[in-house]
Amino acid sequence: MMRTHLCGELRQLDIGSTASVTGWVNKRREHGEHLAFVDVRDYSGVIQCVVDNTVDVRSEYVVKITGTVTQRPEGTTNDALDTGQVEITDAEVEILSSAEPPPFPLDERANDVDEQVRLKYRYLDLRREQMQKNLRTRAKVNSAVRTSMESQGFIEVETPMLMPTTPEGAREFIVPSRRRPGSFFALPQSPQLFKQLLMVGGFDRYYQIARCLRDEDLRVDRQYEFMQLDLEMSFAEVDDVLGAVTESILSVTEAVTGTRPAEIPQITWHDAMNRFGTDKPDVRFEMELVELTDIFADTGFKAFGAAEAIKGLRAEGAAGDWGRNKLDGLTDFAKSHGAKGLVWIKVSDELTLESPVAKFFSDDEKAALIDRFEAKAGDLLLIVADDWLTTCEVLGEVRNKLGRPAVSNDRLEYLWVVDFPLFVGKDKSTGLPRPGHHPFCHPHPADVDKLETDPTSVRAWAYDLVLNGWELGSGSIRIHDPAMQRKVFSVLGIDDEEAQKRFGFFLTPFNYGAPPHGGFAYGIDRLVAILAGEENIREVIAFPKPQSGSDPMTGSPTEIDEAQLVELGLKVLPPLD
RNA sequence: GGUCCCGUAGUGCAGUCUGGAGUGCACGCCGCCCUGUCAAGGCGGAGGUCGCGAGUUCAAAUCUCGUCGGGACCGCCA
Repeated sequence: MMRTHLCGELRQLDIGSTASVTGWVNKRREHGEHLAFVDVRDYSGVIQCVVDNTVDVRSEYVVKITGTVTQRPEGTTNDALDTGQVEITDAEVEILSSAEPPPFPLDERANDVDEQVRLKYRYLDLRREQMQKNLRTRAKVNSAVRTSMESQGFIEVETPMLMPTTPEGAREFIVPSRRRPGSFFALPQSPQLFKQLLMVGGFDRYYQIARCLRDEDLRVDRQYEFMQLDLEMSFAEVDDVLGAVTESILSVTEAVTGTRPAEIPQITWHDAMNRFGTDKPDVRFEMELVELTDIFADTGFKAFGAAEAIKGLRAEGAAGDWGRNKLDGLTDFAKSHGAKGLVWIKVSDELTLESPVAKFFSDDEKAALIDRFEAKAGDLLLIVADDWLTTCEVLGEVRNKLGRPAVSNDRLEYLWVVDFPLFVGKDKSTGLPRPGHHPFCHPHPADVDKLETDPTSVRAWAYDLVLNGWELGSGSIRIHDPAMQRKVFSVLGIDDEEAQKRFGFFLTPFNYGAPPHGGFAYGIDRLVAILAGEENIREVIAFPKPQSGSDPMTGSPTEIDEAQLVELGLKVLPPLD
């Protein structure tokens, strides 16, 4: 037997017993010819061992230490350690592996180390308490997801990683076929198509903790490959899906935090945009957009006169923090997000409005502004005038910039955003509407008659789950009726022939009796990151890739042998300029 | 494809604006001392392609240009 105890579990109850522990040397403290303290660490914690100083063990040596669990002498206990009341004495040390000094400190200070270095030696980084904690939180989430889904009658089904390319949506990773040179598989952006076919196949309720791959640029919250809880259910309406996902996410949260959050509130997409300027509102702080359009209905101020929508934000007491330079910067920020400009107003002690454009406002308009904003002395007011969507979106960005709290697990504010529009914007080249979610998303039945006449006003049976301003996931009720699918395709400018060519394998099954169904998927990495209080999903992934997409530990992606290329029928072209 | 920021010892940094010998600091590492420490302490030591390449200059970590690597964001992510 290698060990009798884990390092972190020894307590006063164990005093007197002989214990063997194994692990890494966390720290050695020398005190003379025949006394040294060696802290041994495993995943459970640290235990102090008293050894003869002639024993040559150094940081990160792997050791087995056998000795007597002993009460520490009075005055030498350590409350910072769970095991701080005891120590292992009369210790016999067996070196299982020696070790070179680690290239960076394996304690909290590693948080300041260049991430490239941490990733190059990820196997050392993973020894750190924080990474151990994060990945164990992740395991807990995965386990709780399975428990919750199983208890709700969902069954786990794996879907292929090798599938045909589907040109819609995210750029795909492509895998060459050896047996058919010149032909390629694609790795799934999501199991979307397969899970719907499982519904046609009669499985009723499916789930999978699925790996998804997208060849798009990486971000703090985006990796090439990421994990989703993917689910789909037959004979389900919007509320059924929301209910199942809510049950899942709340019980997962409870499993990690010990507390079950309150039921998740819902907001419509339109209200979310109108009040928070984004489809993923962070409702941990207020600062809602204020409607001003009516105030300036007959204004003489040209910049406002022609605008479809005028809205503002009140930054309470912020006037003093914003000098001219910072306000210019904020204006540039607003412009970079599509605004034509940003009007700022400081509210003075006498409730007069100080602003470069104040002279263009009538007294009535000024009074109405103060009234509408409920403005107080020292407030900073920010106003954008543009088309409705731009106005909302710009102020949404400004709102986040001004008030959004840091990533934190102190407060978890889940939010359902429902009634997304079926189409968002227009394709630049064709002028046709573009699907907001995906082209298999069911239109809201009340709006179906507007599909051809006013497509952009059609709502979808589509919904997002938001946590603290992060989009955790999205889903929809799908189209199960081929006639409805044709109708939506036709709005998108896809005729039968084109549809057959692009989605044939997926559409044919719907001619054989498809149940009404809908589903959802939420990102495990993002959920774990927030629950762990990390603002970067790389901190909750064992072996992530940096933003460059190249792995400093393995060196991937790598070139391949000429022979491999030949076998696959591939030829590498020089890079494009 | 674009914008901004970073690159000096194993790690984290100062030095760069205003050019003058790698003068450095902390941790780590190596050696010695040390019997109750726990970020132990004391003494000593080793450790540098200042990312790389050009240019300007009597002289470049420092200024200029280019390039590589990394990060945050925009585009992109149905």
